[in-house]
Amino acid sequence: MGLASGQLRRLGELIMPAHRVPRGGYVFRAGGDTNTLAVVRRGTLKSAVLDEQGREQVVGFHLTGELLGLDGIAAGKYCRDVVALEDSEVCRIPYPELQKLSNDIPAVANYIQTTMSREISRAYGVMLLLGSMRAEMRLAFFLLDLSRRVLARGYSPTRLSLPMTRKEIGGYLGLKLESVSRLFSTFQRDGLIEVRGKAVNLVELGRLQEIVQDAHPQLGKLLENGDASVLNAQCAALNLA
Amino acid sequence: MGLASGQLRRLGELIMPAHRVPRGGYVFRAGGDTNTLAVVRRGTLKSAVLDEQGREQVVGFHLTGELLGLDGIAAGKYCRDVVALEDSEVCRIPYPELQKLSNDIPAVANYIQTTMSREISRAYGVMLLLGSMRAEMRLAFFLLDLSRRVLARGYSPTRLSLPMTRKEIGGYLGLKLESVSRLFSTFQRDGLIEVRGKAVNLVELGRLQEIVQDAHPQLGKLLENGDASVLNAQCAALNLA
DNA sequence: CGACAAATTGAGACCAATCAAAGGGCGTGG
DNA sequence: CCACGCCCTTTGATTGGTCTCAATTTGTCG
Repeated sequence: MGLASGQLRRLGELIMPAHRVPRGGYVFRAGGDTNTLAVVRRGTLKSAVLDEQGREQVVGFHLTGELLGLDGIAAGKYCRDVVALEDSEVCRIPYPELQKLSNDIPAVANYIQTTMSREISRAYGVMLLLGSMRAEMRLAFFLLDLSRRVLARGYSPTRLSLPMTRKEIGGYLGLKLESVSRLFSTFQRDGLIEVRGKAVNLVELGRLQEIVQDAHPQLGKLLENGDASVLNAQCAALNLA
Repeated sequence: MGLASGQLRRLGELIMPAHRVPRGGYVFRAGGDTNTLAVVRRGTLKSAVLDEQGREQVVGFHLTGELLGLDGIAAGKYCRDVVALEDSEVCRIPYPELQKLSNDIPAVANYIQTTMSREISRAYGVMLLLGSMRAEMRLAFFLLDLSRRVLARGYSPTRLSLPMTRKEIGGYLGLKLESVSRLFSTFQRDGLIEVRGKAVNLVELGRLQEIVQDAHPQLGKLLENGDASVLNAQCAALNLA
C-alpha cells in the first residue's frame, strides 16, 4: 500500500536537511534523550557502547541509507553512541512528530515495525557470531557481510575500502586488534584476500563463505536480514510498506 | 492514553485461549511462517538458533508475561526456535489481525514498537556480554538478570530455581557446559552462591554485582531494558501505552 | 530399580589475549 | 617540501582462559 500525495508531503516536511558529521563526530550519545531518529545520507558510522576503561563493544556499522536510533524509543534514552567513522552526512527526523505521523498513516507504522524487526534478527545473528564462532569465522563473516551490503549499494563486492580501524573491527567481533591484524595476514597468506591497509580485496569469496558455513549453515539466512534499515532519504521506500 | 471499551473488546477477541506446551515442545520453529505472536502465560521458554552439528546459540530465556515472535515480522519467517524448558502455557495472537488492529488503534502500534525497541536494547546488552566479558562475569550477569526478572514477578530474588540445563546456560553465555559447571562450583567455593542442582541461592548479590560492574559500569543500564516484553495476557498493559 | 540424561571434576591442548617492539601512514607545523 | 609526532598496523614471544576429551557421580523418570 502506498501513500497519498498529501501524506508524502507531510512526511517530507519531517525530514530535516542533511547536515555534516565530521570524522569522529557524534550523531547520538548514550544516555541522551531520544528526540530524533537519523538516516545516513553519506559516509559510514558505528554504534558502540563504551566504558570508563576505554573498552568498547561495537554493536553495528551503518552505511548509507540506514536508519538509526530505534533502540532508544522504549527507554527514552539512547543506549549507545553513534559516531562517524569518516566525514558523513545524516538527516535527522524528529521522533515525536514521526510518532504522530505513524498514528495517522499505517504504512509509516508498519515500516518502523519492519525495520525494528530486522534489527532484532540481525542482533540475533551477531549473538550467534559472538557466542559460538571462532576468530577466523568471525572475520570471514564480517568481510562477507560488508561485501553484501556494499554490493547492495552498487559498488564492487570484492574491492572493499574499510573506513573502520582494526580496533573497531575487533570491537565488533569480540576480538583484540592484534588478533584482527593477525587474521588479515593469515587470510592473505592463504590467498583468500589481499590486504593493503584499509583496502581489502576479497579474492576467494567462496572460500570465505565456506569458513562461515562450515560452522553455521543457519547463519546465511540471518545474514540476509542484516541490512536492516535501508531507508531512502526521500522515503520513497515507504510506498512499499 | 487508554483504550475505549470497544477497542478492548476487539483486542480481547484476538487473544486465543491459553494452551499447554509440554517440556521440550515448540511454540515457533525457525523458518516457519510468521502468523502468530505468543504470550507466555505460565512456565519458561528459550529462543535458540540451532545448527546441524547440534550446537545452539540461545538468544534469550522467556518468563511469564513476555511477548514472543516479534523477530519474524520483517522476514515473514521466524529466525529461531522457541522451546518450552518446562511445562508451560502460551496464548497465541494471530499476527495479521493484530497488524490490522494496530492500524486502527495507535496505542497498540506504540506498544509493539516499544516492545521491539526494548528487545533491541537487550540484544545490544547481550552483545556486550558475549563480546567483551570473561566467563565469570557472564555467569554473574546471567544470575543477576534472572534474579531481577524473578523479583519483578513477585518471587524471591535470591532463591532461584533454574529451569534450564547447564548446556542451555552455556548456549546463552557463549560457554561450554563444563565451563558453566566449573563456574558454579567456583562461585560456591567463594561463598557467592549455594548450588544444589537446579536450585541456586544467591548469597552475596553485592559481590556478584561487583563482578559485573568492575567490567562494565554501563551494563547496569542495559540490564534495565532487559525485561522487554512483559505483556499481561489480558492486555491490561495496553492501557498504559 | 534400572536406564538415561544432567552435572561434576580432572588433565591436557589450543586459541586468543597480553606484553613488547618495530614499521607504516597521515596530518600538522616548521 | 620535509620533518616530526601521533596513531594505526604488523609481528613476535609468552601467558592464560576456555575448550576438549574423559571418567565418575548425581539426578530424574519410567
